[in-house]
Amino acid sequence: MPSERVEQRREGVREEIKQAARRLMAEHGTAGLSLRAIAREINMLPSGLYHYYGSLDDLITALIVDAFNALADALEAARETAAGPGSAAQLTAVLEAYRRWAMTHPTDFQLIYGNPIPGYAAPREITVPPVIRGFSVIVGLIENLLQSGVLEAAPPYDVIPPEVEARLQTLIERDGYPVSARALFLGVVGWTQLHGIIMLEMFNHIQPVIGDVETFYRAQVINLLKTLGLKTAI
Amino acid sequence: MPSERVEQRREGVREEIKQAARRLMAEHGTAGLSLRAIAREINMLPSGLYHYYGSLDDLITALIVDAFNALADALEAARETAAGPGSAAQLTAVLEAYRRWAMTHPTDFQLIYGNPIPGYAAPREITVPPVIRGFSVIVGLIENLLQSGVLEAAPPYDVIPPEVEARLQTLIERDGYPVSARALFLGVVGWTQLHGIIMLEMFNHIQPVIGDVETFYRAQVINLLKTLGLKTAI
DNA sequence: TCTATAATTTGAACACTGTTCACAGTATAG
DNA sequence: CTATACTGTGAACAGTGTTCAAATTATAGA
Repeated sequence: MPSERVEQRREGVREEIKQAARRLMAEHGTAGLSLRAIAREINMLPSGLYHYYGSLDDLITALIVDAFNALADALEAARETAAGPGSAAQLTAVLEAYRRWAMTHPTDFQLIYGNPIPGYAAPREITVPPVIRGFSVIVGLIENLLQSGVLEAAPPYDVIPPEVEARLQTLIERDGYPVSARALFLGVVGWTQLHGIIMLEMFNHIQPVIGDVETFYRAQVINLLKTLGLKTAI
Repeated sequence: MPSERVEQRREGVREEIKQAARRLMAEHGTAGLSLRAIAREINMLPSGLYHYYGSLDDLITALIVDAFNALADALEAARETAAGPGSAAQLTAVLEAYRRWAMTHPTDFQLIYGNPIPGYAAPREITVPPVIRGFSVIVGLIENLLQSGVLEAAPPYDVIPPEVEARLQTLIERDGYPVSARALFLGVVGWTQLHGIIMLEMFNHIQPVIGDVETFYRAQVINLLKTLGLKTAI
């Protein structure tokens, strides 16, 4: 029977552990994520950490959940500060925030969208919800644009492969998402396209070819919205 | 002064080491890449391996170069076996081979396009050439389609950001690539778009949403070529 | 306030990891 | 046949995640 007070302190130490972990990751990359190094950082013995996290994997999972939520926060913030609610500018702001967050938090991004720790596989039932949170920001804006008519799915993105549409429909009904299959589809299309650029930039595969990745990315965001069927200019 | 005969045997052992490494990776993921495990596998002491590879990183680099070349082989093979040289079907075949190779060689793919080993960073001067080899297959086909008029860059992909075009032009001249900046640009656009899908599929981020990733990917390949400005139907 | 109980920290141990180095054995070349 | 270069050995070092009993500390109830 853990009392209120005890539980609060436990949570405090857990936070301290995570902060030390993030500090080490920022310095030495995802390679710096060592249980013993964390213990050293906060003046504890390695074994002591096991009272707060069952294993290093559990700690990583906690960091991943935090990272997904931080990304979602960044996307939501971009949506709020962007000019004109319901405008396409809001969507471009969010899509650009996606890359900006990735580039300013490379280790966190690798943690969630790469496979940075050998032997570790994230438990989906824990990590999926915060993923949805971030993705919902994009899909929500697309849904708005579709409903206001600013966006009208244009060929070839106006047709959804039947197998895919069925799955999306199931997902929407099962989890009660307030969006259309169309918005979800366009969201996935956009997400995958831009994610590829970020992933290649992150590991330095595209910069040597394209040079200025930022301009390329911005251009691709606009090209994406145009091909998806945006009616207004950006 | 290493003689012919000696060098040949060295190369044989090096191959044996790499094969053991690939076997372990296939079984235990990139996590299985342990110098000591490899040594065990081929009945050697860990220290013995240092006569063939200066360090684990050197071995990883060798595996990466092999993987990039294997990927390039797969793309070239897809190009050769596809019906109708110079046709768009050839390009779709190659683009689909890209994903197929990734999915049938997940550890190799993670090795080259992720950052699977903590603390390891690939030396670009060694890894870039085989990257170019694979990429050239795609860009070469695009160049063909552009010249034969089957592909005519359509809005919005008919304009190249000036900063990007300048860089591409420099690259073409410096390395003597027999392609246009336009082909290179469209190649990068397509590459990044599809790479995003593969990357998200690899780490199981997209399958839960979209269900049948294969159909989604095939649809996106076709959508890509259409938006890039393909004149003929697929 | 004192005590019984729960929470926390300790320290040692185990089985791993990559890497270095002097040494012994083996094959090669002159 | 011998001197030399090559190859593998074995021990050691510093690091890793993890487990467990013991010791310490803090909490809660009387």
